Amino acid sequence: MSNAEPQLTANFIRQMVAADVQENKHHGKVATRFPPEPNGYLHIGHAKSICLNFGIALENNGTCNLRFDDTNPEKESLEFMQSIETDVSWLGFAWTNKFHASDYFEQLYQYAVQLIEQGDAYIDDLTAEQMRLYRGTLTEAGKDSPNRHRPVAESLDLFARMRAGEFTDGQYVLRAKIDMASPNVNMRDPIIYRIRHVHHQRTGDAWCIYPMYDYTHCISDALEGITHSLCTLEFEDHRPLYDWVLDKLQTPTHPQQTEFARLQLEYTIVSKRKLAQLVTENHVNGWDDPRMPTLAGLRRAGVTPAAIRDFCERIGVTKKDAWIEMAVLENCIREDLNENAPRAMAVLKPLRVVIENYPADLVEQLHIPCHPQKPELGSRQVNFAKEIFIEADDFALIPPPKFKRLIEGGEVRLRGSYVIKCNQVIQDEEGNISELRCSYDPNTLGKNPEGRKVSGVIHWVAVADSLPAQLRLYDRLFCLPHPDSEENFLAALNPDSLEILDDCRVEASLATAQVGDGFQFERTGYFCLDEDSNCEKLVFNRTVTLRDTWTK
RNA sequence: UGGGUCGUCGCCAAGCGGUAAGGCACGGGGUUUUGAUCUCCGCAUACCAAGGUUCGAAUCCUUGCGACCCAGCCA
Repeated sequence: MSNAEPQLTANFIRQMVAADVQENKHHGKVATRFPPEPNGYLHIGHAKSICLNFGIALENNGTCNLRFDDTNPEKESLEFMQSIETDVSWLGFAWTNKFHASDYFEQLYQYAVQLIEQGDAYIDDLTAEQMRLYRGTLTEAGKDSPNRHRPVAESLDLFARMRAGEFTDGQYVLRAKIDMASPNVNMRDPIIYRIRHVHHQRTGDAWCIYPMYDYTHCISDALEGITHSLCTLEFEDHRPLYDWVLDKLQTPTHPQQTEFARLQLEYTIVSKRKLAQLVTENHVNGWDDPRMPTLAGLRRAGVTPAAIRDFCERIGVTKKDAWIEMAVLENCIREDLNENAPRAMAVLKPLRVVIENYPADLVEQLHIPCHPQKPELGSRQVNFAKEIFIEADDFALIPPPKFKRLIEGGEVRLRGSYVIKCNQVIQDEEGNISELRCSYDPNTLGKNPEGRKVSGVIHWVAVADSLPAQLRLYDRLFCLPHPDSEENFLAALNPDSLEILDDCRVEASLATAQVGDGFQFERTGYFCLDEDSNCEKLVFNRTVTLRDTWTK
């Protein structure tokens, strides 16, 4: 890829890290981590976090671990873990170490024992419902559980028996003993362990008690020597708990948690639960449907890792709730593809053109540059013959104002080829245009015609050697900018998010395209060869349209 | 009514007491065998509001207003 990585602009996290390095905090080391829960596919929102965490590490010669936050086996799976590794790698990042929160289950358990011994945690047997009542509300303090002062020895015994599997799910929990009157509800004796007789994707049946996120995350960070623990805004209220646990445990290191705003992209959603719903209810064709904001979906659509990285840099990192317009992402995609995608011609809705003054037995081998601004990319062979297809939309019987394509009696340039003139329009009984009879000017190959100006240029393919193809025209998945705030986000689904064109014709040079290869089909958009292609038919997904200032 | 945050151009975003970067979008001109690209020009006397401090405030203080998050044995 020839494009340089984006210009880095200042953001508060970069500045904080730079200041820490300057002050030799953590001995000048920078260690971050990307900690996804393997309960779904990664999406564009994760890309922001990935670019931030790996980026900060890279910029400071630091390290960045991939850590699966796998403390809730009921929702997690190996399939998701695999997809996450694939996607992070595809985005262009290499983790220093790969860890799992489950790697720390034994240490987490021992730390919990320590907490109990210190009198900082206790076993409670309140039901979930009772617990909720005791917790109070946002404006009223909670009240102490009757078990809050259970003797240490008793809690220790109960905790060991929880681990041993003596109890049923929900029968007991381990709670941190903090402050039931805290204005921060997260500090009202939060649960740190619960009983779940569930098979874990990695630890199997070794455990029937699983640690909660708040308790696990900070210790995992500390054990890995993370210096900067970056997470999203909704965890701001959890930071006091993060710090409380590490302070009580006197861990060797105490990472600094810093929160930033999660990505909100217009006309899409980044809620894993809702993305999963789109998949399971078949509103899309899987997690990698090109309309999905998942990395797998973007990849299949033909979006490049560089475009996503550029996007993540451009949107910035702040603590402000911000909505990013889809145009920003599209611009990043176009900018990268314009620079790097070879050009080709594809006719979406073919209209047969017979060039009457062109010899029937002649086939000219034209060579058209793969990129108009980059001759070094070479050229491809495109054959010209008596019968060609042009885009039905490029001809108009009754042209709209300023139409500069083909009209009856008018002239137009065939891209990379000759200027043709339309002499006759053949229509069927119903008035449909079935064919155009044209003539070409032999003196216009590679040069302008004499004595007149032809401003229109249209794409074409030869009938004989063009290839049949299916083009999938994707559009935004939702027709409302903030589908997530709708009472029913499914109602905001765009009914026209996919248009399948089955009778397209593409130039012969595309026969050797590989799955995933991206092209600019001149004048129609950027496309990517899909894995559904077979020897009978090529399948291309539209990544994004070309900018269009005419139809506006 | 508790706690935690945030408010700079239509959308992002720099700015960190010395007189409003940049990107996207938008409008206009030029080049062009893609109505693409490229290129040139325009686009906040103004920083949520009102007071105050200061020679000087988007930056400091005060008071309002608005928005977002938190009461899972989810993360």
